[in-house]
Amino acid sequence: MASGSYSLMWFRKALRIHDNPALEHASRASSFLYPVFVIDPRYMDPDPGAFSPGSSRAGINRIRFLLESLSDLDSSLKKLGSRLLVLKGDPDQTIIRCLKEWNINRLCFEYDSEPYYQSLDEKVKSLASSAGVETFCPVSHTLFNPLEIIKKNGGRPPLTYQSFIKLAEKPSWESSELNIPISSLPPVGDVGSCKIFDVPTLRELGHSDFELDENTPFRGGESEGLKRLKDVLSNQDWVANFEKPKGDPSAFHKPATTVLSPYLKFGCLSSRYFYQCINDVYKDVKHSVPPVSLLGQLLWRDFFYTVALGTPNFDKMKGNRICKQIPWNESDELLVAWREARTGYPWIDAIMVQLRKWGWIHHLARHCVACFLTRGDLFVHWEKGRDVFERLLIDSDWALNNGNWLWLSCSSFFYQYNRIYSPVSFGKKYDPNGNYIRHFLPVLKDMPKEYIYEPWTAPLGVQTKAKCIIGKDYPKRVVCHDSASKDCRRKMGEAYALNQRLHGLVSEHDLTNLRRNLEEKYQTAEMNCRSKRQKRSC
DNA sequence: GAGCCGTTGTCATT
DNA sequence: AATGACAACGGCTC
Repeated sequence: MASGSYSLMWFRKALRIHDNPALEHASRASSFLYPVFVIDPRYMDPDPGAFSPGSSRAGINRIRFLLESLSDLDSSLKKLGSRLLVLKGDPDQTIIRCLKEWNINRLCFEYDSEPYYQSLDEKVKSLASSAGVETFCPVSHTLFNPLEIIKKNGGRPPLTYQSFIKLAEKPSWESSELNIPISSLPPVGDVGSCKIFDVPTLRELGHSDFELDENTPFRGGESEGLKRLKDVLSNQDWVANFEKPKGDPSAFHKPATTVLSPYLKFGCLSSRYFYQCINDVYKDVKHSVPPVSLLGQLLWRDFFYTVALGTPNFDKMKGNRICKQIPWNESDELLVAWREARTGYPWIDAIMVQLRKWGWIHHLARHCVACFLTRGDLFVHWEKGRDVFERLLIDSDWALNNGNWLWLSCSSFFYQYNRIYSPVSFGKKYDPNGNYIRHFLPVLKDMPKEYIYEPWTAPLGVQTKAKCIIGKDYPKRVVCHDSASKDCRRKMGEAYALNQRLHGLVSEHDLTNLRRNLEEKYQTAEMNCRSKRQKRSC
């Protein structure tokens, strides 16, 4: 053993023991194994200036989910004779310092295709290699290697799901045994002068003033993720017949989807292991197929990872070659109303409350509020909505979040901007009584079901009896959906025409001009509607 | 250049 | 529950 390697396993995602190739490699023929997680203060320290409790980058629910995942990882490592070494500081400097301090000759971490990690890992790898440290960075976060798919497609990512499926074919590891139990790990060596922490609590990080009335019901960690997976798999009929668009977005006591996304996001659950489990259920049973099936959802994830990696400025409108250039509103007033659940549309506001409290909302609920903010009603820039989701979601994932905002705003992938979700009727068809609204917007809990989706239409007597006066206890609508959505359709039409005319090469100047034109044309319409509504005092 | 396809719209009608 | 009108998009294949 004395001649074995000194290995450092750097955890970022892949917060798991099962199907973790980097961890397996790091523990093979090692005298000592140092399992490390670096807490970046920018990600974890409180930021009182942010619009919700949490750090400058993440809301409180996701920080908590991460801490729970780290605790669980630490206890799993301890069962195998090891432990998690938590350090604080700039990730690259901290890792480089550890390599020197501990005489590491092998550095292992999971490949990550996000831009943040692409540049961080480049730096760390080059410093490691100049110090003579071997690095091992396997692809294990996704089913496929996104770089290989892009290469196979001639250097550009496939832009449709079907072309992605054709290119991807079957994963190389499909019939390998991925979840081999580990019985023990090499010991952790001397840590020298490096300051090692236990996994901190939220309070130890300085987060103390977060609301306690209702937080996310989802606990982080590999153990929780595997337990949840087991629960999902125990209902084989449900797994086999799953069809994504058929789920009920208003179900919250028992969500209509798996809620495995936060576990996949942090790598508490291996997407590859999940894939194999689903395939096991599919064997000899009639089952749904991609894109709507459960397996299809994992393929969507890989699809977005691939497009995101192969598209410069994927997370922006400007300089993004697959993104339609659209003259979104520049006012922040409507954005804030949406973000703070004050649009006056109970279905939209209830979803935004659930997002803030739980850090998780159903996929179709995400569609409703994203469509409403952008092309459906408010015409606010998708990047601003993206930022809100990125902060508040416990499962927020760079590629998926940006990809879905591009999709829902009809900026890329999906272009049928006439299909707009109604902020009234969409929710009503699943939950006619408005139980979802009553739970997340208790101010409306006594509103009769006839009015709960459109409380501004309730007679004053009804509002009084329900102890909810519109304009006082609950806000008036920020826009009238009928006219606002019609304006949005026309604006999208004009923006699309401009993009087509200029072959996508729309300059800042072109966009400003169009914005000015559209404002002149449509401001009057919405103003008229607003004053009409004021006369009706709704 | 035409034709087909696209994970998940709404509303009215049957 | 299923259908068609609404009004009609871009990407891909041929």
